[in-house]
Amino acid sequence: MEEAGERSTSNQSTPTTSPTKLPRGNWVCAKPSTSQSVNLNEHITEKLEVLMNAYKNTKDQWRALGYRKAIGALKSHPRAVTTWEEASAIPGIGSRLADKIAEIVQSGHLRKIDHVCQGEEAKILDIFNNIWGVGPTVAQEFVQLGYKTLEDVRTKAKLNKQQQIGLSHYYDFLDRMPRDEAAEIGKLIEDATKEFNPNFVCTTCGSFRRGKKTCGDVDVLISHLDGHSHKGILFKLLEKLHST
DNA sequence: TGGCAAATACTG
DNA sequence: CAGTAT
DNA sequence: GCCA
Repeated sequence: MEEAGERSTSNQSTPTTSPTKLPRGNWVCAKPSTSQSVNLNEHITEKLEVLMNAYKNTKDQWRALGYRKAIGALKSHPRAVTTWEEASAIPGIGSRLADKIAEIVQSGHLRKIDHVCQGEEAKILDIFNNIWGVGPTVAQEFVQLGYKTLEDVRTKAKLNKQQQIGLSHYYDFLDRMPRDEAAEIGKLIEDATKEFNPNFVCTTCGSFRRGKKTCGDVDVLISHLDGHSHKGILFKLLEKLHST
């Protein structure tokens, strides 16, 4: 139930805090917060993301992976792409995606989205895939059983523990907060932690650390300079937070 | 044409 | 273990 | 989907 780091698709050099060549990959979280943080191709990536999500919903994971890499490359591209040639020259973008990018640039729309996402089944699959704990396989099983709404799932489906939580908090998990609010929560956790020992180090990671404008959750890394004093703190911290 | 992210958790 | 999901 |  853990989330691995998000690997950047771009291939830009990574300014480093250590002079030696360490086995650290090209991670988004390893880049300085001052690196380009604005997506100059948002009008393109927002549409490709819709298609990518639709393909992921249908278990077409490799096609979705191709889209994900292309979208990442577009987001870190230093200019707004305007031509087919410029698009296809970007690593990770081939002729097929260059076609789609060109269409978006010229018409402001991508007809493929309609064909793929317009159908009733695609819409239902999207609803079900957004249940935390339900992925493409289970979502398709639900559709096969004739389920069409969350209410169908609630009343008819057999759900494991995780999926029950996912369904009961459906909209909460979909909801995102402004990053300022995530910062406040991080601070609250830091304060509570340092009441145990002011030498604890609290770092808010995840989407907040990557500079996102909104956050779906707040990830806080708790450590200690001596490398071990933070062990076992989690349970006590939760106890404290719950009591307030 | 075939490979393409890695690590971890839960379930039957 | 194999499948599913995060 | 992209790429070797």
